[in-house]
Amino acid sequence: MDKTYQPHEIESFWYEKWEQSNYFAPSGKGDPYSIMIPPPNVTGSLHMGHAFQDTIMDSLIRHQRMLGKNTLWQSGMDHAGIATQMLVERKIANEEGKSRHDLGRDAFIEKVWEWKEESGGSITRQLRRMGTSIDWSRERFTMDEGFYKAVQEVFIRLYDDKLIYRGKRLVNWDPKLHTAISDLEVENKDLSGNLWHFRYPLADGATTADGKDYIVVATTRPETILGDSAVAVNPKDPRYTSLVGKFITLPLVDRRIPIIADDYVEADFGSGCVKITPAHDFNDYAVGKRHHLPLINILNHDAAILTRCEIYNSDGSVNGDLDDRLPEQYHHLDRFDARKLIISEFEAAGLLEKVDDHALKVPYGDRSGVVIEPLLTDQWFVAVADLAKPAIAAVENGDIQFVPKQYENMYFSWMRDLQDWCISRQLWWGHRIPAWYDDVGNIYVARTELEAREKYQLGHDLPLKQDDDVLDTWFSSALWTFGTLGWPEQTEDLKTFHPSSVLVTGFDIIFFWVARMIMFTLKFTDEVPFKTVYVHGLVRDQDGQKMSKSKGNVLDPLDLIDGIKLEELVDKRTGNMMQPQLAKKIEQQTRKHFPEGIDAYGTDALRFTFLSLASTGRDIKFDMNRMEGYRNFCNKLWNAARYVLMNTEEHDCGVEGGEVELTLADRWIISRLQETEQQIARHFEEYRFDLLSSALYEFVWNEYCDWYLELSKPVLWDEQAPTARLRGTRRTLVRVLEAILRLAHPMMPYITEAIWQRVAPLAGKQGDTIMLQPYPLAEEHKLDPQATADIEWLKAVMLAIRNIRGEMNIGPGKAINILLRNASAEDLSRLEANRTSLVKLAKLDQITILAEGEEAPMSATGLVGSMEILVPMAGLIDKDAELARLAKELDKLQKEIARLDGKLSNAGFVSKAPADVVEKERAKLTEMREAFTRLQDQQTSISAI
RNA sequence: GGGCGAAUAGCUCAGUUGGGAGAGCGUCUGCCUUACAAGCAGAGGGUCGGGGGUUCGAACCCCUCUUCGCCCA
Repeated sequence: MDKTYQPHEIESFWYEKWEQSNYFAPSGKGDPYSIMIPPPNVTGSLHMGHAFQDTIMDSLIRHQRMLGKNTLWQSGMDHAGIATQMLVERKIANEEGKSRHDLGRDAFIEKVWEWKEESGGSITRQLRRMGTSIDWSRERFTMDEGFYKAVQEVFIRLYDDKLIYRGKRLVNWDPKLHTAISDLEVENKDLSGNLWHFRYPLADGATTADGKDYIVVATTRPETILGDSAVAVNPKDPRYTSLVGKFITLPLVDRRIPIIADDYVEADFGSGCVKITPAHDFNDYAVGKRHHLPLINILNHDAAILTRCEIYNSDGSVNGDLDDRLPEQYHHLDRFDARKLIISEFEAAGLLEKVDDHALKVPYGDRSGVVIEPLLTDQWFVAVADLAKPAIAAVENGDIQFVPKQYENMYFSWMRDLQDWCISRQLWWGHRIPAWYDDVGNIYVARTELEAREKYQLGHDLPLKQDDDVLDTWFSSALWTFGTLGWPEQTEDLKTFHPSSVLVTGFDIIFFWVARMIMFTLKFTDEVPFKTVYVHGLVRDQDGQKMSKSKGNVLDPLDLIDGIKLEELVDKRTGNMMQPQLAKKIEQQTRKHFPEGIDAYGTDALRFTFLSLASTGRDIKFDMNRMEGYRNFCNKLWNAARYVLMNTEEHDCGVEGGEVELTLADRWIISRLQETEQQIARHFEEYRFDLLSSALYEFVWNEYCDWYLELSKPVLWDEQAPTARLRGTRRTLVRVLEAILRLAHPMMPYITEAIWQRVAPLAGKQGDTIMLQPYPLAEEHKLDPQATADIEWLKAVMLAIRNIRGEMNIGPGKAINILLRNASAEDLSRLEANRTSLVKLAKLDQITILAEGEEAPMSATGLVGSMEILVPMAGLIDKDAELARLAKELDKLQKEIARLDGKLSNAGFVSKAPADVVEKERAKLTEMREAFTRLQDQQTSISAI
């Protein structure tokens, strides 16, 4: 074995071997356990969030596989409608100078598929590098033929059940991409803007209480004035009660609009009068509904002003009564230009009262980067009210459990206030809506045009045209757990692996994905999609910032695994940017944070780091220093294995039987192993990967390496040691190491496999791979509290001696003598049990036991319980140094004594606290006082020299 | 404005029914001791955001304030 851990050499070799051997496939034996991957975007690449999530899933799957379950981890990708379409559009614009319209729908889609073939592989390659034990033979894609069947089936059944309908509604419209987008794709940005106060002239000679012939309306969006259909005031606002029911003459369009009263209006916002534009604002839309106001749409799909507005009654019918003309100077004017013109026209007319600065939130399309426009369009919707009820119940009754539990509240609060879900998108890339229209707009929903004609008994000559729109990507994602298992066919896989065992996901998509999966899956399979939802935090950079390309703080997990030079990293972060002006800043930041580039840490270290960060919090700050620590941990494990192999290969490790003697240290480490196994089992159950990884780290480094390996040395180096003891120690060394490897395998698959191959035969284990070995489970009869207590005593003695050595600058190579004073019978028996180890590890020359009253030379003193460990000072220790050390110890003790004393002299504590707590405190106080006295005596006698 | 979450060592974070404040990294000191300098040994470092309350006892429970983050309006 190499002297240092070299991750590269083992990683590629073992992944290929596992995959070729088909170890990732379900075993077909045992209880089923399945995880469906949250499908990444097909044209994207694996970012830190994915890598984090995938590490957790892989650890769970490997753990369950080793527990003997019939495990399925199914992977796949999402077609990601908008993102993918945009990407390919940009690509063909750059490469061929063409738009998608130049190509036409079919040719464009052909291009998307080509790109999918090319880029889809990059994510799977990255996943493989992460060591994920995914059954690749079952990889799915949301645009696959089979999956589309499920999507169609769901759409048609929902339509036939009247749970899907088509209608004109206000949606988030992206004027650049020309499609409706979901709330998830809208990013609200805080901006400083203006609040314009306009005068709206009162009609019919009405006046305000203070005699004005106008009222003042404040708005952040003057351009929508052209679409106003009312002015609203709060019903309790005394300034305006007399005006409710009166009318305004809207300037520019001369529209007569009513003044209405609605609780929605906050009296102390602006003037207390709010313009109501139901076709261009979500709140106004709701107000309009309540007051049966007409919807006046003034914008086209580019968000420019129409020549004639489109007016609908609140029931959706076309309104023919109102004047639909718009002033000519606004025709085809972009919304922001229209805003300027409106302001100047109002100002010219003396109707601009004032302009205030105003902080507002502006919705931006996260893909297009343009301001999103609420727009009235024809869209398809899912009526979610009936679907939501069972979905809420499933979480309430515990069929689905969220971990951590607090996320259930988030889920409930959203589910109890659900809006109908807009599922149509004006895109080409996606699942085309299986609906056809005749010339008069009747809708026919079926799998194919032919089926539509049969289903609705239409004549062969009736011209039908399929809906151009596609479905929201989340619509298909909602079927992910069962659609990928062959539904609507009742396949064996569906029966075996559905419901899936756990969903691992970030809290940011609970609404958009998790909730919708629950609703659809219950509706179509009468099963929950998963029994547990493990919700993890989001990976952020070292400053807690979200990682994003535009911030330039993204990290590619593969760069942490393989390492990257500074210049390459800078190029990677600043290349192909949407906003090239940020490149300079990003370059500076990158050079500051990674002056040396990034070292290669290997997959196992990266995985272990992710797991150690997986606590219950919402933010996960990724810290390179921490990863370095865990890379060192890998190295530690590697070198521990080297030590074990050096001392066991070619030796009798008890595989062939023979008499075995277990030392105290052997019994202790075996006992501690059982405790560690118990802890790890519990942490797995509770999804506390942070506690799990630290329990493992602590056991391997601080107990197995720091103590057990050291304690094995005096045995192995003792030429007089009996064969049975040597055999016992070697057997324990390899057996515990072998168990550690299996324990750690789900978290660190590569290093454990590489080492296991050499260690397993020495521990009498057979098998081609560690990943199919049984997971270590604690055996209670191996717990040994006595051995644990004895070793703790040894550690305490060692610590006392090392402390004296350290503080007195006695080098580790210098052998010293110690004397023991006031040793109890138990101390003495422990001394005998540990004598060889103690002499060797503490580098002792002689151990002298002082009889009661026996004179001791001047010494530095350490205490273990009531036993004093004396290190003679002659020639070694400076008097003042020892006095200073004693003073420090005495000071510590004094503080603790004062605290305990105070507590115990409190009558309330003694009478009300549980007896065992009081007793414990008393014993502690006694011990402290005794220790204090002993050290004080030492202090006195040393000062007297 | 409403809701949720966070605030613990210089940094990143644990802290399980309320009962002696912890880890990793960083810092300081001494060591190339025959697995490991990606290491070993030792040490220092905290008014648990502020205030109030409940309790014999609060990092933990309650109230309140401050700061930060997220979601919603």
